[in-house]
Amino acid sequence: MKSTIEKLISTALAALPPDLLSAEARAARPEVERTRDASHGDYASNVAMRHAKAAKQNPRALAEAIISALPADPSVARVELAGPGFINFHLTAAAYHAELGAIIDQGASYGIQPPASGEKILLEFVSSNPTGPLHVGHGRHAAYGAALANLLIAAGHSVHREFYINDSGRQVDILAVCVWLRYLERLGEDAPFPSNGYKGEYLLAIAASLEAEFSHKLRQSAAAVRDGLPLDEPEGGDKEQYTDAIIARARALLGEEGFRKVVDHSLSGMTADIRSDLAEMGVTFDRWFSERSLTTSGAIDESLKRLEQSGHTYRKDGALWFRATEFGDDEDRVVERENGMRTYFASDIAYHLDKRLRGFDRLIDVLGADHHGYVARVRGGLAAMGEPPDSLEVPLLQLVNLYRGGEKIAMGKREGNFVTLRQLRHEVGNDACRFYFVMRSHDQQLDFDLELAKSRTAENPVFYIQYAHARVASVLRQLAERGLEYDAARGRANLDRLTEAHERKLMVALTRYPEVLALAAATRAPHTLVNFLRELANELHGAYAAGNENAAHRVIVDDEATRDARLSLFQATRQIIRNGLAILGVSAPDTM
RNA sequence: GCGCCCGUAGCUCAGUUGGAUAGAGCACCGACCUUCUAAGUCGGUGGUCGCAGGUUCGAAUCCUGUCGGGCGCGCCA
Repeated sequence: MKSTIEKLISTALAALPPDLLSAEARAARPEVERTRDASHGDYASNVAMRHAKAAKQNPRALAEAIISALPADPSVARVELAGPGFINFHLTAAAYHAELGAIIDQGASYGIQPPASGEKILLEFVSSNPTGPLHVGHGRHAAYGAALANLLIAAGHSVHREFYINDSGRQVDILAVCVWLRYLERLGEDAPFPSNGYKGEYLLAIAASLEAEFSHKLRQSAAAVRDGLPLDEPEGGDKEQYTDAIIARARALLGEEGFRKVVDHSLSGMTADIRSDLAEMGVTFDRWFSERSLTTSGAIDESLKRLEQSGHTYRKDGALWFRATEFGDDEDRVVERENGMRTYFASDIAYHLDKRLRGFDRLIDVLGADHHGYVARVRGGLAAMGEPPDSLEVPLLQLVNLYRGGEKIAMGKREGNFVTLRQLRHEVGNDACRFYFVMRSHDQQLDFDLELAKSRTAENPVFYIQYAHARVASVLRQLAERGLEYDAARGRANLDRLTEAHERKLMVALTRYPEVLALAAATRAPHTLVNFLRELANELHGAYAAGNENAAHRVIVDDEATRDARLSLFQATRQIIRNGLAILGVSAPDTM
């Protein structure tokens, strides 16, 4: 509907005398928006005010000229000049009826743009370290990323979802050592667990599977492990030194090959857990990209070479530095340490170059707000390698706070008492999880109340929206119980019976859906869709409740034409709610 | 100290990338409700959009400053 108005205005602008409006003003896409106040019609445009200055015209006079140049259209009842120069469009009832018909005809594809009409986007999200299970914060990333992917696809973009696995570096060695020590414990060895190791219980399961696969083959005596190690922090030593020492000891005792086995087993155990957790939540990826593969494929060498050849690096203190300050970063960054090891940043720029080389127009990295400092340097890396820095876009997600009935649940990674995503999902269900995680703007901290999420009342928005969907199904069941049938064709032919205030409001709300989708995708803001669905559910409940006030306003009335018209409206509403919930990854049940 | 985000009704938050008289839910107040049978429905009170300047036809929205809150500033990942 909106595009119809846009086209009308564009046609009118093109028809204006050349001295009135510049070519650019003519070619610009006119701004059209829904009115807030019904007395202003259905849509309003500010084109006249926007171009008045450049055209050296009084805005109202320019609006006047545009209005008289507007071609006639069956969906427009009348056009008015209002206020400082707004052009207000009042649509015909037939325009809404046609849109209602489109919703019913197009069903699940209503509001969706043709595939691949937009950009080729690589969306990276979650990418948690494979050293522990997902916690609630990751849940927000998963839900946001998955919903954003759906929104972008609906907007016509081609989307590739990717999870970057940080499977190299010291933290992976620490993980492996911790698993191995738990394995030794299982075999009765009193292994000295490092104070800054991963203490969570999840390692016990991986240690058990390590034993299942290798039996006693990786066993070493506790004495051999302990012999000559420096003191750990609790004993007055340095925990980092101690950790490095015990990693070195494990390597020495197991041999590179043996240690590698433990690393690989631990990593695959952890990633399998993460993957299944996400899959249970309905979040899947097109590719799980291994950081380690960047080393073996030579991608890191390649990107460092690109940086060096273009003169964006230098040597200092034996390390290789990237001149990040030339690209807006606060300080230069080390990419290769004195000892020849590459930094995390080195693999990161290699990864982003790889994304570009795979042909993606736009790279979206969904990151936690605490990673914001890293955006400038990766963008700088892209620029230095000759890639457009604007191709990288980074929505930063704020923290999640859990509440139980108003009381905050304390969580600390250090204490190991964080709530896992799996625990949360099992307690409140996948639907509530997916919904609550995208309910707020991503740059707003999120308060997640477990009791509210579980409640079956109108205060719980996910329940409220799903219930609106189920309510339509319930009306249809009622219809069948009374031996009546819904005649869709008769409904379509009698949409002009939908004259009640509630019906009209519901109809208007429905037709906003494509605009909401487009906006939510463009602003990377799934919560916009959440708010819309809430409003839509509210309108549906309102239309339904009108029947309780006045029996003549019920859906199931004796008059067949009116009944079927109302059923069409309800069916269309059900369709939109279902489509919207599908994008959020929330189910649309027929009964609650 | 520097950087990023936030500040809107008593509370939790929207606000269509600068539009017309700033909205919703909860809470509060009042009325209605044995139903197309899911304890709900309808109406009402409530705001100097943190503060001070600026930009322009027009600012909660953009710019500058300032106050308050959160996060980040490793040759960790």
